[in-house]
Amino acid sequence: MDQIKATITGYLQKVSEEITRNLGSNEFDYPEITLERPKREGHGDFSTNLAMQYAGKLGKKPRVLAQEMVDLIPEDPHIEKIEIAGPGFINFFLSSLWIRDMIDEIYDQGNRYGSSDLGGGRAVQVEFVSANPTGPLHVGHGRGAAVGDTVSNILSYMGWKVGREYYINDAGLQMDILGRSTQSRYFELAGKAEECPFPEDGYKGDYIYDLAREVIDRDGMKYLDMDRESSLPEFRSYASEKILTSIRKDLQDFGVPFDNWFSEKSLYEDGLVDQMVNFLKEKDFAYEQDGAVWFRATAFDDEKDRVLIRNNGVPTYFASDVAYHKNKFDRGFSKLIDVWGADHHGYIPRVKAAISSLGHDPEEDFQVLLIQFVNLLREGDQVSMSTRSGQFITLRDVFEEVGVDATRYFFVMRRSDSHLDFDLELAKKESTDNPVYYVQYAHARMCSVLSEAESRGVVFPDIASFRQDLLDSPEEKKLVSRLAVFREELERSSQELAPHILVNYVHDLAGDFHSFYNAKRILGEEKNIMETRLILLKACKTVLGICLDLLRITAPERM
RNA sequence: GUGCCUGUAGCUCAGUGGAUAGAGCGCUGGUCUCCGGAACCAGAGGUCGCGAGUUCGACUCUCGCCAGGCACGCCA
Repeated sequence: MDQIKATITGYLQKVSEEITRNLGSNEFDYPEITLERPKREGHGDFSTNLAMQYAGKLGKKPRVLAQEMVDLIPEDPHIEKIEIAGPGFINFFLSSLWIRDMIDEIYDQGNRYGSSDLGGGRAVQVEFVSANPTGPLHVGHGRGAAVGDTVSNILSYMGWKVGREYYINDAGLQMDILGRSTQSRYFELAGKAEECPFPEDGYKGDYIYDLAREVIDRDGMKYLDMDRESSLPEFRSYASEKILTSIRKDLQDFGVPFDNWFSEKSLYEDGLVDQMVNFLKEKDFAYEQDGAVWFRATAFDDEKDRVLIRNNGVPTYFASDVAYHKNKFDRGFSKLIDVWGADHHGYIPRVKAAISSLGHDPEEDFQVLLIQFVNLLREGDQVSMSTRSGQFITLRDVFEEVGVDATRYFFVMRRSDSHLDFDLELAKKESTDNPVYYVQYAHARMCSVLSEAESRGVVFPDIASFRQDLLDSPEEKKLVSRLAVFREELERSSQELAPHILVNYVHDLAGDFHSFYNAKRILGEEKNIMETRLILLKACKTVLGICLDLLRITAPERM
């Protein structure tokens, strides 16, 4: 399919040169030759709008010009016929030779089919989740985790060298508040609440009590008599380490691996923040004013300059973030992808500005994936979520209730920058309305036919038995052409960093298979037909399996 | 007030500047002597928020409105 596409493009290139040479015109811009895949069946396998592009410029009627073009295209066994249609489209109808080529390729490459060298082995870093270790991961983090993980898988399949990283925001004020919250609960459990009031903006979740209890179990009541400021670091580090451990566990159980956990604190300890500030100062991208150090963001399209070091000498979050991104590039990544909650979108211009100042291209070398909020529903009713009160449903709650497969599927089912309705009851349903099962069922069904064939003593046919001319029903044609677009959908998914494209594809593939299955029998048919359909089925199973594997959703053999 | 995102079927959402705008759910009606009915088929359902513009051609690009969301810190 790819080859014949290139061939046709080549023909059109020559046609284009010929047409313009005859007219002696070489003054205008040559339109790009695009071959697209028509949506409607009657419009062939490929279609080009070339005649329409040229018509206006040459002062000819599109359909007349189209005919002239068609006359210039040589005979080719892969092309069955060429038609002119509509306002001037040239439609190519392929002979079925390409189907055989595709099936061959799927068999040869197996579970690597569709992989490519698009990334050229370049190193890309995907930084995602990166939640403060101040509480359990919630549903929004889960969506970021699923999207980041899936994007990483896809990029890796497309020839990128992917580094998955979690940035631990373990420096700054939030850690203090966490420590104070735990400390206060400690005093409260000891019956001395009044001696250590709960911070106004403290973390109110029940898990803080658990942490405080654990401190009591470990260290007893010794902090009651200590100066509160000097015992604070104990609470702070105990709480954050404990929470980070549980975050790691959550992600592990959710099937999301990381190559590296990067501590914000380490940036300070290693002097990278200072180095970065000096670097910017030397380049005159940073300056002092009002006792603070500012980044000259306005020199790079941001609306205002940004503070790096406050006038009290404490660096801002932004400062460590700039140092962090500098460090990422210094580690050899040629491209950075940050996965953020959509509420951080206003932060993008200043980070892009920073990246420019560091000498990188903020459009090419850096990309932000914004993850919109998840609207959690139960039977259509919104599940109330309030972080402030500490009453919220955690990621773990969700995947333990509805299962990892369904949770992951739902999280990547929609464009990541649009709101997501996640109905817990729907995700649990083992029925037709649940898209996860729909896709998994297709896989189980394929396996079932193959094992049934085996138990009936059918020897799985050699690929040589494949007869593409026997696949003539609408259902079979549709299924075959769905297989044919796998590569381009995968490429699009990787280029747009959009897992939902792959999800839509796998859903369509499952649907086409179900239609085929219901319309045509496989086992018990005449030998040629049975063998051809078995080979087709196995090719479908391979592609479906690849999709599920990229989504890290189990491909059950029976369910 | 400024900036970003989103407005597509009753609901949730897809949609590469192309031809008659799609899917799932829901609704109505059908399909199992047969490889798994967690399936399939058919039908009804649309001023693609509104209005201009660019183009041979606009759901798609540009501008202006309208509506919703988010962000506008020496917070993270």
